[in-house]
Amino acid sequence: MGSDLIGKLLIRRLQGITLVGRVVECEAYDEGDPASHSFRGPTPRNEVMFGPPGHMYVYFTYGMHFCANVVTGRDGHGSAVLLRAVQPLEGLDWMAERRGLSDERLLCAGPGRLTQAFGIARAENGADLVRDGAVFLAKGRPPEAESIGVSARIGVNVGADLPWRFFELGSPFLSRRSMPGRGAGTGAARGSGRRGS
DNA sequence: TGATAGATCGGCT
DNA sequence: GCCGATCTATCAG
Repeated sequence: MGSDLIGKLLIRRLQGITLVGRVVECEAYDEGDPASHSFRGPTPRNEVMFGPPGHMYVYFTYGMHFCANVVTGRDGHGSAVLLRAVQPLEGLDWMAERRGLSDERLLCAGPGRLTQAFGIARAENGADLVRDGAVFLAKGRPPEAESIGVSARIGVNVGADLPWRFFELGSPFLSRRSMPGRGAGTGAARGSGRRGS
């Protein structure tokens, strides 16, 4: 499922520097899901989503932010997992300079924030995340199953009932603080199986 | 061809 | 808690 990404390491090499972050929050998007860019079929913008899994789908939104996804479905199927927050592990100084602030908790706490901190933009769309390159994913220490929370996705209107947001419980690096009144960890109905790679 | 809503963020009331 | 910034894709006319 989408939670398989939690705990993985996002590694970025650029300008002779290595940046590393541990994924602590992500959201799944799939065909048939009205909130997904793939809902209306392939277009020039989302074609990477319909390509083979293990690649990065980057899109520009709200006129100023990039968002990074990991394509998960088999070739021809439009599904991906949005990286919403990572815990910065290496290259914090560089990230802080790009972000214009020094608070570790805010460097990569949000889809637009983490792409800015990692220097991910249009050029990274379609990048192979499996092979060691300018940007890729590596296995980290997997989290305990009971430390993964599930909730509705953030920022979507349609499909808001789907519990397809996964995050590490209690992490101070999430895009939002613990949900008030919401039993974050309580077993929400698992939607479906994702995964590839 | 024009209008509008959007997988966001940061600043101000 | 609300609003503006500013580009894109999609939908209405």
